[in-house]
Amino acid sequence: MLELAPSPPPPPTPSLRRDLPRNFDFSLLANCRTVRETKQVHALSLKTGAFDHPPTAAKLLALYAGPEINDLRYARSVFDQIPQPALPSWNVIIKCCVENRHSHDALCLFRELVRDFTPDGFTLPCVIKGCARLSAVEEGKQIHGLALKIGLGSDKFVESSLVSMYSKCGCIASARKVFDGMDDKDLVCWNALIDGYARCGEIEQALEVFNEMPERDAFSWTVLVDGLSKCGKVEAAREIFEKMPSRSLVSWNAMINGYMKSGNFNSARKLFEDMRMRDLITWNSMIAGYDLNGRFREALDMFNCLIKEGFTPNHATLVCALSSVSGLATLSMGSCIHSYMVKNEHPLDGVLGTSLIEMYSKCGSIESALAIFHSISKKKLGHWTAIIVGLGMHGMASPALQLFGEMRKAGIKPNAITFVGVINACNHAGLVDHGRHYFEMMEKEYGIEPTAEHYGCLVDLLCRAGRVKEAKYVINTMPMKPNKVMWMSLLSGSRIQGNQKVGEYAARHVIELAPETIGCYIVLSNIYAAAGKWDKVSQVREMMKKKGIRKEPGCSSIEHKGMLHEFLVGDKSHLQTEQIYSKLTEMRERLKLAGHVPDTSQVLLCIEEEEVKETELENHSERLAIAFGLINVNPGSPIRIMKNLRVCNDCHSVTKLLSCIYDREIIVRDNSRFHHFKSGLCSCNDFW
DNA sequence: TTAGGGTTAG
Repeated sequence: MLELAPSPPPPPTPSLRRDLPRNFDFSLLANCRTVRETKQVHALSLKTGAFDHPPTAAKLLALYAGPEINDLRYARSVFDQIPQPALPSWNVIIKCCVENRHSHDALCLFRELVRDFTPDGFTLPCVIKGCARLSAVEEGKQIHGLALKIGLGSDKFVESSLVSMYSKCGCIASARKVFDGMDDKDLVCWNALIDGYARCGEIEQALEVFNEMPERDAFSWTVLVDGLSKCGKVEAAREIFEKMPSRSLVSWNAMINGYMKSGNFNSARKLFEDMRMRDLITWNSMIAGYDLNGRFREALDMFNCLIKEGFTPNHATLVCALSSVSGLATLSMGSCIHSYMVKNEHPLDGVLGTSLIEMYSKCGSIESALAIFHSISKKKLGHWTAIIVGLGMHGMASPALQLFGEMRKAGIKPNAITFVGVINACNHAGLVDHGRHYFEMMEKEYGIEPTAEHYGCLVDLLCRAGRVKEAKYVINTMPMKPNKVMWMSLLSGSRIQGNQKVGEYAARHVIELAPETIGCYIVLSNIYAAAGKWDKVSQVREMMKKKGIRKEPGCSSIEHKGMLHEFLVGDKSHLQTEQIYSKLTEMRERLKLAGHVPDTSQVLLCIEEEEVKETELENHSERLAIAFGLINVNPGSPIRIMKNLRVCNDCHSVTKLLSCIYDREIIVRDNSRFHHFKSGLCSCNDFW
């Protein structure tokens, strides 16, 4: 008989469970309330070896991830140091990722988790919420399948999160199916369904479900208020808001947000002022709303008030504030926010890094934008795109294209916006063939279908180079209807080439699409004037008069000592007006000595006499801003100006001369790009 | 010894 060999004793499993060291008091953890306290106990746990005791590490993780501290970075670093985390610790870190908008990380963690564990009823709602945040409906469906497989298909927490996930992903029918199959319908799933109907604009259905509910609490009313205002029915939302039996802070916030998004700033402001208590979301809704609607100054005023009232801005606040700074080009305000971010250790490896790069390039400091870009170790697509767009705006095509090459080498796949940046960079430098090359690369190598914006770039690229016939061919053969911008490009291109026929053709289309476009009449009349067709010039003038079209007043601004100074054409409202106008006189004399002859060809046609035209040029808003800068900005510092319109030819040559005469760097942001004037030259090489 | 779903900003 064959004797079986006795099975060898199992190898000793290395025990992870260590006893708590005597010199560490576990109850310390129970008393931690702040990050500071938690960090102290954390340090002690590392020093005494208590961190190796799994309950200690788990508790530390829960503290960092919990609602009071909620610091994903610390939570993640603790989690990563736990050798074999138990399922609850996985659940904690996954939830923390989702709450902090790192749902992609949450899904990656989940994939790791299922290798060793069967997820439980705590895990699934968190990952399903993560899918909802990412609109990852396919992944959501897979997890739905998994839930059914492991017997969690009728867990009411899982079911509610599925209703919510399908609703948020626009699959309202699937949401309804899960809802209808639920045995135990509590308030949460009813609310999720109302939210779902409201989100897809099915207001009637949302109201029907609301009325069918066995009971309603404040939460359900808020869902409805938010849903209605998000569908643009802000007045209906207000009616519900007024009818609510009790209003929570969230309902006030939802109402304010609804008003702000619809541009009803007064009503929002009124509610904001009537509130007894405000939280950071209240402030963020106001700031985001102003920023979104181009009311940058009000957004920044709000931001300053928020700081004054002792609130701590978060990631969302900073993103909006930086965007408004970019809108106004107030560099010193932007630098202040940047310093604040550094001091408070806000990481730049996400959207904030992108916002900062964008802010510095839009405020004219491409050097700072580059410095931020290079300081980010894990560069993501957004960072690359922001710097490429920024360099393009500053006319720095070759570094932009070089970085684009580096980005591709690093294995980062450009998206449609990156290509807009790349082609635009070519536009501003006149690199026609490069631009075409990248336009083709987009579809061939990356399968990105060009949008109207890309075609617009291509048309602009060809037109600026005077290749009007090719541009016209593109317009006539592209798969979408040409828009106003493309026709305007073609019109400008025709002027460069002196092609009256194509010019008239393009102008006709602009007038058809947007008859209020002032630039169209001006360029057209310039084409006629250049050909000496004065009767046509007066016809255009008559047409403008009849349509009551007026020129948008030129406005230039300059920031000095934290204040924004704005100048309109011929403005005399500034406190330093007297000094500014005597500076203008001095500038005129020095320009004359330098041999400057005013180029009056672009002055609006209604002005007849040469002398009046010249005066009009001299009072252009950017000249007033330059005069202000020469008086007030420290010698040696660049003068930074922002203008709402395109810089005119005469101002362009004058600014070049002034940079030489006064030995000053002058940086001008116009409505499409930057000009760096230095030693008599401009970075755009007179190509803009 | 740790933990779950529904509303407000981004």
